[in-house]
This record gives sequence, C-alpha cells and structure tokens, in this order.
Amino acid sequence: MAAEINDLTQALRDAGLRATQQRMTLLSVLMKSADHPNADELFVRTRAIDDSVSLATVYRTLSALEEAGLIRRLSFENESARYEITPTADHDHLIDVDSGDVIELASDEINRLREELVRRMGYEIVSHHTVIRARKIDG
Amino acid sequence: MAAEINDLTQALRDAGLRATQQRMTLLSVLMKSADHPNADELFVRTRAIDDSVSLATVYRTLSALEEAGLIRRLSFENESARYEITPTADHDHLIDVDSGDVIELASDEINRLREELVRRMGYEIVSHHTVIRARKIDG
DNA sequence: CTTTCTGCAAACCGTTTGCACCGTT
DNA sequence: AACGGTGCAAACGGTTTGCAGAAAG
Repeated sequence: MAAEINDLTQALRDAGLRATQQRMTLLSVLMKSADHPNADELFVRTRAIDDSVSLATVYRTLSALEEAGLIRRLSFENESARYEITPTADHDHLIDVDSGDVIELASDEINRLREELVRRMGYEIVSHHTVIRARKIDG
Repeated sequence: MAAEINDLTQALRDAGLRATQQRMTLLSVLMKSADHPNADELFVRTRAIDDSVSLATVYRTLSALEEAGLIRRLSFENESARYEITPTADHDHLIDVDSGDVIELASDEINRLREELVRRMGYEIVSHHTVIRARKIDG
C-alpha cells in the first residue's frame, strides 16, 4: 500500500539523485497528496514528518524531481506553482472558481483533435496544458 | 486606420475610467502590438511615445483595463504576464519552444468538445486557456 | 473643487542562490 | 575521502502599494 523506502530510494537513484532523508520524505508526501499542493504546503506537510527540512530544500528538490520527470509543475494564474506526481495519462485541470478545488480532466478526443490541429500547422507538441476555470451548475 | 483619440477616450470612459494621457498611450501601444508583450515591454514602448509614463502606472493601468474586460492577461510558465487586446473569438496559444514566438490557435471543434465535457461534470466554463509548447517539424 | 490618477521609492512575496557544514556514496 | 545535498540568510525579479502632488471631470 504505502510506498516502500526502497522504492523511493530506487526512484531517486534512477533519476541520478542521492537518496537523502529530505527527498524521500518530500516525495512520499507528494505521493500521498490527493490535491495539487504548492511549495509552501509541501514544506508544512513535510516538516510535520521531518523537521530538518528547509524551504530551500523543498524548492531545490522539486526542481530536481521535475527535471528528472518524476513530478510535474503546474502554473495557474496569479498563484504559486503547484505540483503533482507525473501522471500516466495526459490530463488537464478544472478549477472550481468558488472552492478553489482542482479537478483532473481527461479527454482522449480533445487530445487527438489538438494534436491534429497543431500538426496541420507544421508543429509537433512538446507539452500542453489546459486550465479551465468553471462554476458548479446548481440543481 | 489608427484608432482615433476619441475612440480611446470613449473606451476608457465606458470602462468607468478617466481618459488620461498615460492610459491612452498604453492602450494605443497595445492595440498596435501584434505580439503579446509583457508589462516591461509595454513600459518601454509606451515610454518611447510619452516619457511621463512610469512602470507603476503601466501595471495599474493593465489591471484596470483587464478588470474592465478591455484586455486579457496571459500567464505562461516561468514567464512574466503577457497581455493582448481582448480577442473577439476565443483562441488558445501555441508557443514555439525554439523561437519563443506566440501563435494564436482557434478551434471551434475543440471548444465545443471541451464545453460538453465540462457540462457533463456538472460545471459551466467561466474561462479557459490552453498553452501548447511545440516545435516546428523540419522539412 | 472633488476625485481619481500618477511618479517615486519602498515593500512584497514566491523563488533562487552563496556559503560553510553535513550526509551519502 | 569525495562529492552532492543541506540549512540559513541574503538576494532576486516581477508586481504592488503608501504617499504627496498633479490632472481629469
């Protein structure tokens, strides 16, 4: 159920990084996070487990993990960056403008259309991200 | 061809704002800009016409114009905010990862699919924005 | 004459970095 | 041991803000 320490160690080593206490804690926290926390939230949650973690290390680790492809950095308007474990299936994000909740959205059909559109313009997609701000329909 | 001073004055008044020299200059600069400039670029271009404009005013004016719906603020990853005159037709943006160019992308079909998908989840779209990072296919 | 706007400089806030020490390999 | 990683505090860069004077209505 919970990720083994050895899995975390291996994942970090595979990424060419040393398996330090701080990195393993941060990675495990992010894996347990169902939401899309920002650096400060990760700092608080990580610190609750291991109080030797500094904010600087959170940022440095997040950069390293992103570069290694283990996590994804998400940028929303007027907000600090949020992070998620790299998703297996491509998905976009819907933000509930009232609650602030972030919901994951997948649509193969949209992805296919988008790729076609871009290719027709002579480009190939490197990455893409859609942010939809929406409000619950009452009733 | 060029927007009349009276048009600018009227647009600002309609937005409930005073038609100051600085705002009219900034607005006309943005209207003439085919690219999607950020605050600093707008500051430089505006200052070339009217050297009484300060960076603070550029930011304050951009916020006011955005709130009034006259312009749109665009957020790309790891970049300062860029601005465009509010587009009549909904469009997304493709960034050429090599040149940094921003290209406007429209697709009614994608928009329709997206709206359907969101509605099926019990939401209505407030706004949406897609950023595609892509590379030119050589050939 | 009132109210809004402006320039200036200082404050802000998320993020990055230099440094000297510490832990992993 | 060697090297990468860490905490701390200071720096950074885009953006915002308090203030006193200037301009629009």
